Amino acid sequence: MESQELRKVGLKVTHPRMRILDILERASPRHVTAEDIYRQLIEHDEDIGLATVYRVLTQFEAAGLVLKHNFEGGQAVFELDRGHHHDHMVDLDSGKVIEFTSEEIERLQHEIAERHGYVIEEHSLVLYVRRKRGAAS
Amino acid sequence: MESQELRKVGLKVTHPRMRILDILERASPRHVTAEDIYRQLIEHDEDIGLATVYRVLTQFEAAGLVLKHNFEGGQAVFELDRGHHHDHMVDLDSGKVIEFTSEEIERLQHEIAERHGYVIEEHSLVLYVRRKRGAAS
DNA sequence: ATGGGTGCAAAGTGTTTGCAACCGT
DNA sequence: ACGGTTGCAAACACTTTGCACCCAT
Repeated sequence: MESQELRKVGLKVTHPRMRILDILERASPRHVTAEDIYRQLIEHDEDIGLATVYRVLTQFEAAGLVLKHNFEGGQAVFELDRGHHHDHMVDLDSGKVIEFTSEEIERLQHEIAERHGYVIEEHSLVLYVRRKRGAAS
Repeated sequence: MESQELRKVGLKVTHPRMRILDILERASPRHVTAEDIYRQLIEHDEDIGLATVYRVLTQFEAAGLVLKHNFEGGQAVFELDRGHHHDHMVDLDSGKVIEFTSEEIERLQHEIAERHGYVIEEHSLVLYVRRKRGAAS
C-alpha cells in the first residue's frame, strides 16, 4: 500500500502525495517532468496545483523516493527510485530515455575520484544519442 | 591574434566579442558563468550588457570556440574549447571544477551506445565529489 | 485542535528576445 | 551604406515562495 511508503519516510499521507506517488509508479515512460504529472492529474480531474507537484517531488527526492535528473532542455525529469542505480541515454530525435548500467564505468569513476583524493557523492552520466543508420528499432 | 580566431569562424570582429574571448582565454578557473564574465567586464569598465554576453557565448558555442556545461546549480558554465576532450569532477564544497579524461570510459560508452543501436552525439559525465577525509590538498 | 499541507498568485532565477541605435566592413 | 551587432528593458520558461485556508492526525 502506498500510504505505507509515505509514512515510512515520515510524510503525512495526503491526497496529493498519494496521487502523485501513484502516477510515478504507473508512469511509462518512467521519466516524467513535473508538468507531465500535473497534466495527468488534470486529466483525472484532480484539483492539485503545479506548485504542489513541485513541492511534493522535492520532498520525495529528499526522502529518497524519487531521483531527479537535469538532462538538456531545461525541464527536470523525475523517476521513482527503484533501487537499481543506472545511467541514461537520451535519444535526441525521439526524446526517449534509455537506462543502462556499467559496473565497469562505475568502477573507473571511483578509481578516478580516488586518484584525485575525492569520494563521489553523486554522479551524472548521460549519453545523447541518435539511432545508427540502418539500426533496427 | 584573437581577431583572427573570430574571423576564422565567420564572426565579425567586434569589441564585445574580443573582450569576451580575451576573458575566456585568461580565465582561471577556466570554467566561468555568463555572470562571471559580465562581472569582469564591469570591473574593467566595459559597457557590455549581460544579454550580449549570453548572445556572444551562444555564438561562440555554435562556432565551436567554447563548450557549455550544465552542472547542478542552475547556472551554465562555459570554457574555451582547447580541443582536448575531458570530463568533469565538481567539488561540492568548494565548487572547484577538476578535469579528467578516461579513454577507457569513453570506449565503454561507445560500446554501450553501439550495443543499443545508437551513435553518441555528445555526452556528459560529471562526478560530484567531496575531499576524502585526510586527503592532502 | 493544531501544525503541517495546499491552491493560488506573485516572486525568483537564469536566459532569451524585440527594437532602435550603432558599428564593422 | 548595409546588415549584422549591441544595450536596454521586457519577455520567457521553469521553479519557488508567501499567505490564508484546509485537512490528516
